[in-house]
This record gives sequence, C-alpha cells and structure tokens, in this order.
Amino acid sequence: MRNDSRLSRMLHVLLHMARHDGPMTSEVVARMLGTNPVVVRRTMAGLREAGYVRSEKGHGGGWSIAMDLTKVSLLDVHRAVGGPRIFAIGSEHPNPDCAVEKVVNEAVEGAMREAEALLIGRLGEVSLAELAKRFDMRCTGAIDARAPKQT
Amino acid sequence: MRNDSRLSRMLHVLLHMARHDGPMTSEVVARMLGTNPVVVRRTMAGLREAGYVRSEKGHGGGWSIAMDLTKVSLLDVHRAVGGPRIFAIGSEHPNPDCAVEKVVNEAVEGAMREAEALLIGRLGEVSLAELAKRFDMRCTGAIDARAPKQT
DNA sequence: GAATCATGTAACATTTAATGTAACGTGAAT
DNA sequence: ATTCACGTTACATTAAATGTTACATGATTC
Repeated sequence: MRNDSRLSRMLHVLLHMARHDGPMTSEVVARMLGTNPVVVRRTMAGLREAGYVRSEKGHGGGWSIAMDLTKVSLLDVHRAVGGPRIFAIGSEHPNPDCAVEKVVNEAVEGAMREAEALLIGRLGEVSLAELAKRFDMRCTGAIDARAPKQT
Repeated sequence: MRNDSRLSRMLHVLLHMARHDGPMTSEVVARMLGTNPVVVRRTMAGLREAGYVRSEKGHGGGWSIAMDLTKVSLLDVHRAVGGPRIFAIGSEHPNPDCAVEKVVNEAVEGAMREAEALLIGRLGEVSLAELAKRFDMRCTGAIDARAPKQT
C-alpha cells in the first residue's frame, strides 16, 4: 500500500495552527498539505476525538488547537490518527504449526518489537511544544536546530 | 499495500532446506509456504543471485543451499530478497520547502532512523546457523528456545 | 531424440490500506 | 435565505506485494 503519512501531516498542521491566530479551514489546511479538504477532515477527526483540536462550522469556523502543547507527544498524535501499523514487513502466519516457522517468527518479531519499542519511546519523548521550539529556534537563526537535547 | 513477508518466508524455506537431503522443488516449497511455485522462484531468485542457494533444472532438480549457514545473517537474507522498505509510515515530502515541515520530518525521521538501525543491527547479529540451532534445541526438548544468547 | 521434469520469465489479476474525489447533509454566521 | 464550513458516505485511485496463467528453456530418463 501507500506510505502512511498521517502522522507527519498532522504534526505539520498542528505546528502551523499553534502559530496561527483564529481557526484554519480544511480548505486552507488542504492547500498546505497538497491534498483536499475531505482528507483533512477525515484525518483530523481522530485528533478531535482525542480532544487535541476543535472544529467549528459556519462563517469564521474551522480548526483550532484545544490542548496544551507541552502535554501532547508525537506518539499521542500517532495514536490519535489511528496509525498502529508501523512496519511494512512481517510474517503471514502469526501462529504457525511448523516449528521452523515458529523459530523464524520469534527471531524476526523479537527484533521488530525492540525496534518498535525504541521508535515509540522516541516519539513519546518529544512534545509538540518541543517541536514548536525547534521551529522557532530555526527561524531566529539558531546554528543547529536539527535535534537539540530537551532542556 | 500488503505486508512484505519475503524475509520470513525465505528464512522458513532456508531452514527447511538446511535440514533436507537433496534439492527441493519450487512445487514442494510452495506447498510449505501456502503459495505457488512462481512466487517461490521469483523470491528465491534474489537468494540465488546472492549465491545463497543454487537451482537446477530437469529431473532431480530444484533448490539447494549453496552457502555456509554460519556466514549469512537474517539481514543478509533481508537484503537479498530486496526488502529495503521497512516502515509503513513516513512523510510525503522528503525535502519540503516549509520550515515547519522540515522540523517535523527531522524529528520523525530521526526516530525512524534509530529504530531502523536497531532492527538492522539485530537482524545482522543472528546467523542462519544460529536459527537452525534454536530449532534443533526446541525439537530436542530444550526448556526455552525463544531467543537464547549466542554462544 | 522424444517425453517429462523443473526452472526462468513475462504478462496480467488480486489484495490491502492509504489517499483522492464527488455528492449531499447539517449547523452557524451574515 | 444565502453562504460558509464541517460531517459523512460512497466510490475511485494508487502502490507494492502476492497470486495466477502461459510459455520458453535446459536437464534427465527412456
């Protein structure tokens, strides 16, 4: 299938919203992401259910932040958009009869579990506020904003 | 897209071949994997090009091991089957103009790089011989063959 | 050397989940 | 009442692995 870009897209949107006065419409967000408003509403629905954003209809409506950026991590966003599928590889038979296959699955899945735990850990360590700070630092001419230690 | 199960499948086949006298036909392998011979030939072609297996036509032909099991790791097999796509998540714009998106990509991709490095490292640590040993231990009634330390 | 066995390969269909798109409904502001 | 913007459904598109059919080629057996 295609790459799942929902996490990246939502982070992109959320940071923009955090630096934006008033609500942003799905139309505007869609142009930012290079997609269309329906995809935006569909994906942001998960964030709304999690209470991270709010949406309002009618004139002057649109999406706005409804959380404390210091309290929500990249992992939280990942989960809110319903992206549990991290790896593109895996076995067809999770619980095979064949003893050989069992040994193989245990080895491969063990490695994947470790890698997933690391990824989850890293995403959980970084808050949206931290990302926003990195953005600000980059804009104000910081020397290196690639991945500063949390302070 | 679908899950990429080529690594698991090939490991499964290779361990069986290692415990099997004489060549195995694509037909037999396909039944083992629950697929068909063409898929087997297609996937094993990568292993053949890497020199890990040999294939012979005609009567008594089929696939056989052509390597030292202690010298080939799970990572080697992963690479031989051409499975570079590990993650199902990622950004649409690897090199965006938007500064916000750059910060987002760096954060997410940084975490993914670490996780990938860990996974690659783990797969590279385990040889096919080690897997075969775990299988033998399990069959001879070892108490716990889940993921013993290498000896 | 003809028949058979097994691989090699091309061409096309299927699957799966994300994404793209069109259509229509609902609530809010003007 | 009109317009704006979200909410939702339904269906199309896309990408990559997998499934399938068909046919060619080389090796073995007779």
